[in-house]
Amino acid sequence: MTEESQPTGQPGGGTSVWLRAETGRPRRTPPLSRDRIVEAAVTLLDQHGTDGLTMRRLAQLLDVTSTALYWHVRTKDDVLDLAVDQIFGAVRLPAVTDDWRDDVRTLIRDWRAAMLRHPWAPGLIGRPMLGPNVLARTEFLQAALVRGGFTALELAVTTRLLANYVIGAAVTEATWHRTADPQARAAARRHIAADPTTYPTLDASGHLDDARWSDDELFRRGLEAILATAPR
Amino acid sequence: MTEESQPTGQPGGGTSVWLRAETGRPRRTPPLSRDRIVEAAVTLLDQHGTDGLTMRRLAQLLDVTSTALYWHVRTKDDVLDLAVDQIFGAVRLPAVTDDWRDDVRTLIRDWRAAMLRHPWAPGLIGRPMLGPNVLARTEFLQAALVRGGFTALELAVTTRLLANYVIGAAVTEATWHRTADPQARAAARRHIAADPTTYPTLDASGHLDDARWSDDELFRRGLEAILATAPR
DNA sequence: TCAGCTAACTTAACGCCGTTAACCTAACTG
DNA sequence: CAGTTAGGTTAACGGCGTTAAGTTAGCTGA
Repeated sequence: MTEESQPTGQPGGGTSVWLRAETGRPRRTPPLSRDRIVEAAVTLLDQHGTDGLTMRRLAQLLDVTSTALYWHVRTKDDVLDLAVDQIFGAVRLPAVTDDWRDDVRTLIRDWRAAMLRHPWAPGLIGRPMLGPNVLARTEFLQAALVRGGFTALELAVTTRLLANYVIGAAVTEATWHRTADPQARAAARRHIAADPTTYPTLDASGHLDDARWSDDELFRRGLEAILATAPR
Repeated sequence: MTEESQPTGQPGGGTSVWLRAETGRPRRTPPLSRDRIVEAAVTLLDQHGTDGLTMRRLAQLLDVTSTALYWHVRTKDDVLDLAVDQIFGAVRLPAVTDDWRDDVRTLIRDWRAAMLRHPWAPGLIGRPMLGPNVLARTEFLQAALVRGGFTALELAVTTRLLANYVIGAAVTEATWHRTADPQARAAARRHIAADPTTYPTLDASGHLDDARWSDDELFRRGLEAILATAPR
């Protein structure tokens, strides 16, 4: 009941802090909220990957029992859905320029970057992806394409083409990077090199050599190829 | 001993089947093997999805205790890796024609079809993808592109472009179909329609309308757009 | 001022999970 | 026919997501 009675938080109040002392247990850190849960979940996912996120660990990080989380969130899947949408919300939409292609480039580049910054995210895209932040990005993308003069059908095709490309890239690249295990990589390389009869092209093209071209470079060029198919 | 004393084949071979009768407990169904485990795993995954596959359920389906599985397989992740590679092995590589574009079309179309036939598969592509069956498909793809006259860099770019496109498409389409919950879809549609200020283009383009164009049609046209970027 | 209400937690418990360790036994081997 | 071992079994551990019931802090209205 000394002056530092409330360690981190500040309960509201009419009376002076010094007088209120401690009634019951001190008002904990900022009270639990959906946002704080999601924030902590992202932290945990960044640090320990998908398997590292459990309701108990999440609760522990928030200094709360695991069951308390269920007041703010219905299931663990909710937490995952919110976490995925969150990382898209963290990246601001680019400004609209007078070059629709540049707008698309920026959006797609940032989109990929956001997923690679949180390598657990691509693996979770097996979920609805209907959060407001994801929808906002799709709106931006389609608006840019409309400015580019796409017809309705071209619009639908290209939206999917771009979205699927960036999602696929994020999935495969994140997977590859997360496979820290160099043994598995080396084994696959050896598997190819040891059998040049069944894998002649892979062997010759150095398909699994990381060093030849960077992921960034390859992705960028693929994106340019898609943009080059535009109407005119 | 006798000619059928294979390692993985059926048990003992010296005496005639009819004479061996049943010593001890009856020789159960074909003895457990890695292949039978993978086969059962795919069955379970097809029926109940990713969450429906547990080591205990898998064992039960094979009429065995769950711990017996660990004799043939190191972890559950092994089972998942094998299951993913399996569904690619189940689809035969197309024959090589004299039109490399047709070869690519067939391969990519079958690839996508295989994943959509097993909607749990796209969500598991967050794993190495270095199995022999997957590698064989990549070999086929690159060989076709080489026949198309791609340079080394173009080869690398286009391989990734195609692979990422088909993976992304499978992920998003499988997700969408698995989201049987029409409430979530309707909610998203309403979310868009209710706020035409923030989603003007999505609203106008009917982005979430299933009925406008089929997934098959949109995918096919996207693939053609990619193929149209080929060297000459 | 204080009874009562309710939002926001805690404690306790359930059933299922992946995995390890120890044991058993049928079938093959020398 | 004794010994070895491949291919299982039984038992158990700790951790998981989730539910149900109990508790308390702080507000509301008389």
